[in-house]
Amino acid sequence: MPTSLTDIARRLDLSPSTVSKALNGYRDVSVDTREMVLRAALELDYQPSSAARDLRRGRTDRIGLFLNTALEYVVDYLSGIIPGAVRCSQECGKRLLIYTLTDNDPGQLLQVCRAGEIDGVILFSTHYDSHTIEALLEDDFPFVVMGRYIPDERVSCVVPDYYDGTRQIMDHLLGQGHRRIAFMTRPELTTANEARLRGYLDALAAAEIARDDRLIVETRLVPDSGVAPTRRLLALTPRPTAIVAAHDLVAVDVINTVQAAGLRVPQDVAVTGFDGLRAGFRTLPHISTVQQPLERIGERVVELVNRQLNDPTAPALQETLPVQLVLRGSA
Amino acid sequence: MPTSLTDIARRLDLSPSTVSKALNGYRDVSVDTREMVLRAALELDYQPSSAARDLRRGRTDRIGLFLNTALEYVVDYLSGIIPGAVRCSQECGKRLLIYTLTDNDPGQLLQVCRAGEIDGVILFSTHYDSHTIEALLEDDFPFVVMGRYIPDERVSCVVPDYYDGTRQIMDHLLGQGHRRIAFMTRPELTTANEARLRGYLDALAAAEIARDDRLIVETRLVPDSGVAPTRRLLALTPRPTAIVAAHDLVAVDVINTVQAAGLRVPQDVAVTGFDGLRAGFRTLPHISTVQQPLERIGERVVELVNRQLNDPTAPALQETLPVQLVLRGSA
DNA sequence: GCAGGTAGCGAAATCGTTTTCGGAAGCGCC
DNA sequence: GGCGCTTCCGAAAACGATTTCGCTACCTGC
Repeated sequence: MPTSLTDIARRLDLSPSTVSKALNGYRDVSVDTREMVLRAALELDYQPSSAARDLRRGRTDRIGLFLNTALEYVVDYLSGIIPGAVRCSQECGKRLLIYTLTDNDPGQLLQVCRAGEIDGVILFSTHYDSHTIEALLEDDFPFVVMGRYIPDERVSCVVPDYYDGTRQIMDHLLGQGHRRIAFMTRPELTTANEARLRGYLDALAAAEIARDDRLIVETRLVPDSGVAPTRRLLALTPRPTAIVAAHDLVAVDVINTVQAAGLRVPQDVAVTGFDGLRAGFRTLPHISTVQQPLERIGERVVELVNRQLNDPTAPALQETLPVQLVLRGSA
Repeated sequence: MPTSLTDIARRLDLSPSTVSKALNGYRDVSVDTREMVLRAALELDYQPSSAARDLRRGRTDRIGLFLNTALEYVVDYLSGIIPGAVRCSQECGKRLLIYTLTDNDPGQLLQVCRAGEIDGVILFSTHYDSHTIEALLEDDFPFVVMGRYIPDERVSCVVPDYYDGTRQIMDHLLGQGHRRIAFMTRPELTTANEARLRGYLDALAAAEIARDDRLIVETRLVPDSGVAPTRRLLALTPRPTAIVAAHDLVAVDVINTVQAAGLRVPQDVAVTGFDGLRAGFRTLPHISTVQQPLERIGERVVELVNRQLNDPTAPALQETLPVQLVLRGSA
């Protein structure tokens, strides 16, 4: 129903080839013809059919990113990533698309890739299952993993420096004289969580403070998940003077719980987060946290996909991006 | 590069037509042939080229939703909408896609629609500019507006009942004996904000309480936007005993500010939000708010798009969905 | 045996582009 | 005038699916 290239051709008594070339900036079209075509295209609100164009060119100039239904966490993170990713894909002449998965079924990701709806894909969050990665590798389909290190030299990934971030937090707290520092970890056995725990333990060791397992607690990323663990920590004697949360969202719970117990943040208990999400501004005081370079991650991840698109033989890159402690009041 | 339908045809010594028919459940294919084809398709990881299929069929079975870069607010709202929208689109045999706009340029929305990348589109947030709507109407392109009422009988929209929600809040507060109730509005002149303000004023009038303009303040949706207005409200004498925030995110600021001033929520100052976003769980006490039926909105919006797809002559529908006050502690 | 019906398959057109290739016209130059 | 070179344009072949239509067998019933 919308106007097609042949419509324009008929109207101007030209061949479709010429019209196409005029629109695509080929040099073997006279200036007059080109102008005629462009004017007609504008008048008719012509927009090339993406299906036809994609089919013929064998590519779509689209990059996909799949949203799983664990939106709780993902969405805050994404909103930090997106501006960088969008800007970068625009510069590369691509468009960034976000797909929604029904039932969290990673098979759909493969379907979309194999159907040629997108040229490349960004994997993150729960889409790391090794079967998907293996299949993408086998198909030679360009992809980059975001936020998690994959121990396979064939896969590109972009991760923040979890270890160093935790060391920065610990050095700050230790520098402030804290000696009883609680650490909240997460139950998943990921390289990220492992790196954070290692940062915590190494820092303690460097400061010659004995590890106290009562100060190491688990929290999950669901609402209020930080409340109960915090209460338990506050009940300890001696009470910890600082709590290193696994995540900003958890830190919000921690701060609220500490304050509800009649204690002051940071005077009585210092609290730190991780990631640097917007949630960190939703408490008073705001959360001192390790800021991930979210925009930069978004940029790099798209750049790496684009790199694979331009040169399929390029070796995979595994990048660790520096993070930075930002002190906003809670520690 | 991926296996195509003709690959399967050659391998089985069949014609492409037969293979296509076998895969699409046509009845003029023998059971044996069908099984052969299905097996081969599975073995070869066959996935039909979406470009070719879309081109031929003239539709994509995709519905688009555009993300503007005002992510701050949008993202929390979206994460509530998405589950319902995804479920419903799946039931309709469609897929929901989220597009990212560069530069917030609504022209891109029209481009995508005209290019036939999607069959229908959901408009929300800042994509309401009348030019876009006018163009979509002219193209007969299916679309539904979400979250804002558009005074045009040709456009379908789904909105929560802002007026009634505010009345519910006010009735609750008045019932608790509050007489000095502050109201936070937003600067944009939308039907939503107007409906809320009307709800506030009508409730006051019904309770025979005189309007006091010092109690009506403006807040915008940026971090900390609620802090300064709250301080001003708390400095009034007599102090308001309740604050009706324009939005959950603002209510978070309000609660934090009230508590930082050494006052208790809700005993000294009751606070209410609006929308029922996850942010409402990030304070202690949690926020009493007007819960929008987010999942339901997502569902209905997709259903209405689908309705237009199935019957292009169907009249537009303008739906107001009921909202519900949920008391979580802050009021 | 023959008409009519059905089951199973393939040929070919089609969707709207892009891109290669060749051809016609015009020009300059010897 | 002939040769080569540009400039501009069109014909036609793709891309990979869907869908219509017709054809061949075979079967059924008389």
